[in-house]
Amino acid sequence: MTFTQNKIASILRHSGYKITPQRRAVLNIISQSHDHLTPAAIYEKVHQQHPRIGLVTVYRTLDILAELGLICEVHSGGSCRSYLMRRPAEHHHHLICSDCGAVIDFTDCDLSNLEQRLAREAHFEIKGHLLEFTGLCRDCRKRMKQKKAAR
Amino acid sequence: MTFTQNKIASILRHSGYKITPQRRAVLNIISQSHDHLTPAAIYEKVHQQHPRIGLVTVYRTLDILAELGLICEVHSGGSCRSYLMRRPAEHHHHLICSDCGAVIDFTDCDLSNLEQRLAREAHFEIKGHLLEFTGLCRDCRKRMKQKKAAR
DNA sequence: TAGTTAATTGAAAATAATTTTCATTTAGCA
DNA sequence: TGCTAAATGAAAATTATTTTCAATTAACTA
Repeated sequence: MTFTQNKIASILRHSGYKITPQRRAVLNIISQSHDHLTPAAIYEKVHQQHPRIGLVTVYRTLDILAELGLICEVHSGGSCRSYLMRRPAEHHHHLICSDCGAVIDFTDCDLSNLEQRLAREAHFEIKGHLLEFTGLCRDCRKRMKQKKAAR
Repeated sequence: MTFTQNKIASILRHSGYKITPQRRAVLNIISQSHDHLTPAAIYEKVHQQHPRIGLVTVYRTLDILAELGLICEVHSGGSCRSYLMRRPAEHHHHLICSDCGAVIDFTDCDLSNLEQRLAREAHFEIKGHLLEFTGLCRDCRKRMKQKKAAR
């Protein structure tokens, strides 16, 4: 479950941004996909529905949405930058299949112990973290097994 | 401490790659820096010492070194892609200062519990993970405090 | 509800990042 | 030393991202 349209609109408005059809469209595409999408992929999908929208607008919208924490940037999956809808549960991370790119969220990472230790040892004030696991998802594992068996 | 030159040469050779002066130069630059360097920054430094080396070669070398695990890719620090020497301790991660870009390594992340849980719950075969903390390093914290005090 | 204005948009151009191609050179083995 | 596959550099091609600017529009105000 993602933020409701209303909630998102309210967050945008509160931060001084306007609610435009273009921004709605980008949000819709991202929230409808369970995958992470590159800016180009988002543009392509949005463009099908609203041919007049430009790639620049997609980039600008992604920047804003990411800044507000409504979507999140993913890095591991091959391409350098792609986006996912942010689930409302505060803190969460991703499991990314290195084969098919599927993304699974998980919530409780419990890095607080580690964080505290690092803060103490390195004299760092820790603000955030990026945690992504990569591996093979259930389907790809199955597929690989079948391939192996077929040989 | 990083891998010795010999160790690195041996790893390269074993993987069927030749030891060229260009590759040495790239490795030297990365191992001499305690910071993460973008491909462009690496090129610039290498180029000062060996003006005949091309940016393309730097890219190609980075790909190989990263593939072999001799250097690692960092993502958080503003620019999308930058590289650091891989320290020999098997498993390690980074603390990245979001202000000055300083990178501090740490080793024991102990994510194995989490990994096992995720593997079980999501039916994933976990191969690796990307863990980076971002925050303010000791120096930047100090600097900020001074700034605040000055106001 | 119309008028106003600052924010937003799209198109084009500019810039930056990365990859490909291909002729030439070279590391490392026989 | 000679051979060969791998590596290199230069240029061009491709891809990704940002900037600029005139035209449009969301949302507030009267």
